[in-house]
Amino acid sequence: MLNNSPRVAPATRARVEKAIADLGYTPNPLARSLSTGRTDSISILVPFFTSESVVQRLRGIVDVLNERGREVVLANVETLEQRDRAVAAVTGVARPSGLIVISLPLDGDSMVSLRSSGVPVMAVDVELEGCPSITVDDEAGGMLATKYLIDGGHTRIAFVGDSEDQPLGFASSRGRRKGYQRALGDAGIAVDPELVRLAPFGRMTAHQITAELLALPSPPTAIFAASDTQALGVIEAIRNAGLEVPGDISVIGFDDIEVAPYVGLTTVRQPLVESGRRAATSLMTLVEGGQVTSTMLDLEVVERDTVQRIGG
Amino acid sequence: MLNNSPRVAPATRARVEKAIADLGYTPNPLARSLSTGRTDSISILVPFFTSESVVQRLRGIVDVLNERGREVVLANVETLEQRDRAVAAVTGVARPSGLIVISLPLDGDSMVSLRSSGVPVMAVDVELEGCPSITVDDEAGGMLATKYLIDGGHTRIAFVGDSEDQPLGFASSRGRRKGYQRALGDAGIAVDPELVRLAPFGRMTAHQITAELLALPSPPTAIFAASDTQALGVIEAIRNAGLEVPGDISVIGFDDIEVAPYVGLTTVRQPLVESGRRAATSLMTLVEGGQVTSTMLDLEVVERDTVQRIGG
DNA sequence: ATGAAAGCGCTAACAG
DNA sequence: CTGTTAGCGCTTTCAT
Repeated sequence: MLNNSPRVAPATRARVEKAIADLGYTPNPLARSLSTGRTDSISILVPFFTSESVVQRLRGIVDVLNERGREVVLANVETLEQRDRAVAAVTGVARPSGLIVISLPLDGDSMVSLRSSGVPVMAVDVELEGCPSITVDDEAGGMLATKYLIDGGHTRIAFVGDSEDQPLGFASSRGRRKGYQRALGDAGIAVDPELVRLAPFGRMTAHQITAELLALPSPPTAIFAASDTQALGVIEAIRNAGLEVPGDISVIGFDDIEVAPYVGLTTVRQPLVESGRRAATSLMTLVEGGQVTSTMLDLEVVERDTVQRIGG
Repeated sequence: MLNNSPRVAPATRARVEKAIADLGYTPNPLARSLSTGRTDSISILVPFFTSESVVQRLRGIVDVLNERGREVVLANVETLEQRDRAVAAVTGVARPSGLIVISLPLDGDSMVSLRSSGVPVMAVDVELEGCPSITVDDEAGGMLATKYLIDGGHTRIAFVGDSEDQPLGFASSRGRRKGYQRALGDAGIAVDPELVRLAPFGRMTAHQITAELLALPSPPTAIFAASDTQALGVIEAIRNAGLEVPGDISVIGFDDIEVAPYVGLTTVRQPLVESGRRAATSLMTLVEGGQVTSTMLDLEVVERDTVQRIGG
């Protein structure tokens, strides 16, 4: 009756509400939860330490969830074990009202658990079977970046991205690589497998594989990094080798994280904070029983100082 | 009895534990919480969007808390209302096992509520009456930075920091300003009040007050910013005015956030992630009934490219 | 349309 | 030292 049941006389409702106000009554969420098996909070699954972009998305999410008075439970997922524990927590006896998954591919078992738990799920920067998501078109983004390089007169273009076999890796790198290859193909440039280098996400790892690229008999004149964080590592490696950016080698990143302007990094911008805001907003309509569709956010190249146009 | 009461015969314990294992029994945290009025989770109060440094500390905290299997509830506090709601949530019927407050000064009322709730509290980057804290010596840090500038031959040194009258502002700026003034005094340099500029935390605001500084009849030759984020704004403003860093004006920051190396920012480094790790670890011993004392982390100047030594 | 009562699964107080 | 029982405060089902 306290829960807005429609089958209650207005008079009674008024009487009760007066009493509520008079007594300063506040419902006990714990008791409700014990009874219903569900919490008022929203859980977020994050591959937290991996990326600045994740933090930005998180900002957007926490922003709107706090606005709506929702408790935010943060679960950091860096290992398979952590993932399973997080999923167990979400599907267990203290289910949250909803779940947001950031940049984290989930396995079939996890998805089955989630689905049968009935907890509404929103995915951000990742596609989850049967869940609405907020993403960007990574392949289109990869093409955008690569074309930008090609238009600049580059033909020997390398790709530095994430390993594609890691269960917890960023899935977006794969799409960007595809876009890279497609743009190359469209331009009639042969894809040299030697120029595609993959490593677990991180600045350091990107640094390392870039060094390999530079040691090639015929090194690239431009590098497309699957993320700005990786682009940072790429630039370090180039400078470490005594080469200049963009004088000797051009670099384009992806994301447009906060540091990008300071480094003068040319990159493909995606609305990071906005993706979080959208995801949170959509999740709330899901929680309230509404319908939500997946949406793709826009991408654009931000021209700065790490790409040089060379004589075509 | 299921809670490790010491008053139980080993035989019985073994029997019960076998049953537990056999039945795949898992305790229901919700029921426990309803009964005890306390949750297993740890709450974190963050002035979230204000600063990169806060995110770093958060990384450290989430890292150890997840390791220990603790649920982390994140509360963003940007307004007085949010602060009060957050405190109410923590002291209310669903009390967490512990609370960590990052960089957020709390008023007397909040502290009284917290104390009477009995929830253990750890403070990070802020002093909270009666709570152990992980901090740095801001005044010493301010002296360190200012002395570094003085040693470089500067005498006309400005300070760009946070407004000190804002209830939710960063408290650390005040200490750093004091250190700045003390170092100046120690060096026999008169403190020119015109050179001390305060504004609400942020890059933009720092940018603005720096512009004022530059418009002075006799502008400073060096600026000490209370944080790296602000230092970034300071540098922007200087370059915007057609001046060079450090050619025309030197800049030193505070924190050593991730972007600092990319910008070549000379700064006073404090161990951000470590502060979070320590706070979380200490909180856990507090939660387990242990004793904890406040600790101060070390500070050091990281020399990079934004400070120029001038002819003394 | 409204009220009464039976859990939800645990803790804590109390009897044995 | 162990077994029993009465709540915790809500939701939900079943009478009225």
